[in-house]
Amino acid sequence: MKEGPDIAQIGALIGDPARANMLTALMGGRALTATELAEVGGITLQTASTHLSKLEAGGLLAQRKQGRHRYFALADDGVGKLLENIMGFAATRGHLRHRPGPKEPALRKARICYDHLAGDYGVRMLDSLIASGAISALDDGLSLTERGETQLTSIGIDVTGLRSTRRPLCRSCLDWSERRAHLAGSLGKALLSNFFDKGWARRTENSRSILFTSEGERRFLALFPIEAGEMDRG
Amino acid sequence: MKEGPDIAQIGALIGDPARANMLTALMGGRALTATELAEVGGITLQTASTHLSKLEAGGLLAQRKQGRHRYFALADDGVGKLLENIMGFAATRGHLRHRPGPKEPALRKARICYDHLAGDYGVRMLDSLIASGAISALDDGLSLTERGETQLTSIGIDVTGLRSTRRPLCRSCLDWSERRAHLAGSLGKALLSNFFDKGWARRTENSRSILFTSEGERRFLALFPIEAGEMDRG
DNA sequence: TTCATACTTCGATCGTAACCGAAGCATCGA
DNA sequence: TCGATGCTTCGGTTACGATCGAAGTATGAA
Repeated sequence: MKEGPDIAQIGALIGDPARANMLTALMGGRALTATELAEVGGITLQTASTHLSKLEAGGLLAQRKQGRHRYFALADDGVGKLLENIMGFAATRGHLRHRPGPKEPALRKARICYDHLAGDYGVRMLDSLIASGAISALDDGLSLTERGETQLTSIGIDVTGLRSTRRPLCRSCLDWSERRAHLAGSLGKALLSNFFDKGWARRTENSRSILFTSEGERRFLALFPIEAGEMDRG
Repeated sequence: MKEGPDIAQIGALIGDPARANMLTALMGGRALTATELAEVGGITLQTASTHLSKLEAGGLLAQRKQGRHRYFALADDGVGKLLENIMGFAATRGHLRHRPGPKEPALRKARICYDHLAGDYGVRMLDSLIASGAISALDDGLSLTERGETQLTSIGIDVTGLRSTRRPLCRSCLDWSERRAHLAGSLGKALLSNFFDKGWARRTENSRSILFTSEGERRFLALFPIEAGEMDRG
């Protein structure tokens, strides 16, 4: 009976609403202090502290002391990947947190998914990259083509540099709002950074949603066009 | 704050030890009755019944009435995939259920992972298929080559039939014991069925481990050889 | 030093959910 | 029709863990 890894432990860690809120907030990619996390969890600092030590002991979080602050972040992108996975699953089963506030549409349009672009725009970007032959989609997984390498290098992505890292270049990640894949992996991360660097978009303070400038949006849509007849997919 | 899918709900569902045990048992792929699941969960039938309704309401399980029995199974292979994912993660964080009984080595050697082969043998099989050029591994994902299609058809796999199903042919799945990928997807399932059909191996009653006959083991190892110098990977 | 801020630890309370005994319902075989 | 089996529902108990107030520790600023 007692076989294999214990899924109950991490299930329980993620299963508490306060902890889940904190983890979701940390999916934004930046490190947050205990006080900030207490806020997003809707609990006092003491309680948050207890939760955070549990999450750290469980290997989900890593902390970094900086002066009298303690910054918490997801332990590594394995954790991000896991949470994305669960989110994707939760979305397919209709487990939505029922407070669809005004930010919900913005979140569906474009948001950060740990370190890459997700939402309508994320899905569109991947679709377009596949349609243009920059990325080829196989049974399960994505691969950058030579043509794609040329194209992305021309817009300022250091593809050869990315290739030298351990992290996979292309990964697909199921988008919970669109229920279709968007691009993750080091390439996904680099593309989003590229948009930030160019001033096309910026993060929001208290949300995972990404705001495009009107100019940035125009350029983004021009760079990743959707072919006619492709609108009805999915 | 209240953004996106609720990971807490499924976290909580998986987070209870009794439920986690039942789900793990169902990873074996076959449907089990409420009574059997109560047994593996180490709880009474009443309690199990409550748990099972929660899991069903949460979309993790599906039940099928058959006479006065009620068979429970994972709702679909999305659930299996999710659980595998969490197991893989749990294994990397050292969350092992500490009762490494006598079955543990058998489990590491060969076990069923929802519907396909996992463990040392599962990893070996994929390695061998990649080495022989039957499957090509890309940044993230696997793809069956023409050569592979020929090879697998010759041992009795209906590849064209599998292609017609909705389910992806090749998927990689992180093996928690080996910490490397093995083959999932409809092809992974078909291969394991093939071994069963040929009498090379069989399932065990109360465990996810797979027992090879000595003849079956010999043939399996011959069919999926490991090239010299490849032993030290991983 | 002294005070303020950021956080942790302690101790106690409280709510929820896991749990089981008992009773109820459904299906099957005789 | 009757009893046996498989499972669910009900009711009450219990235990665990989330929660917070209060006190304690660490860092920085004055």
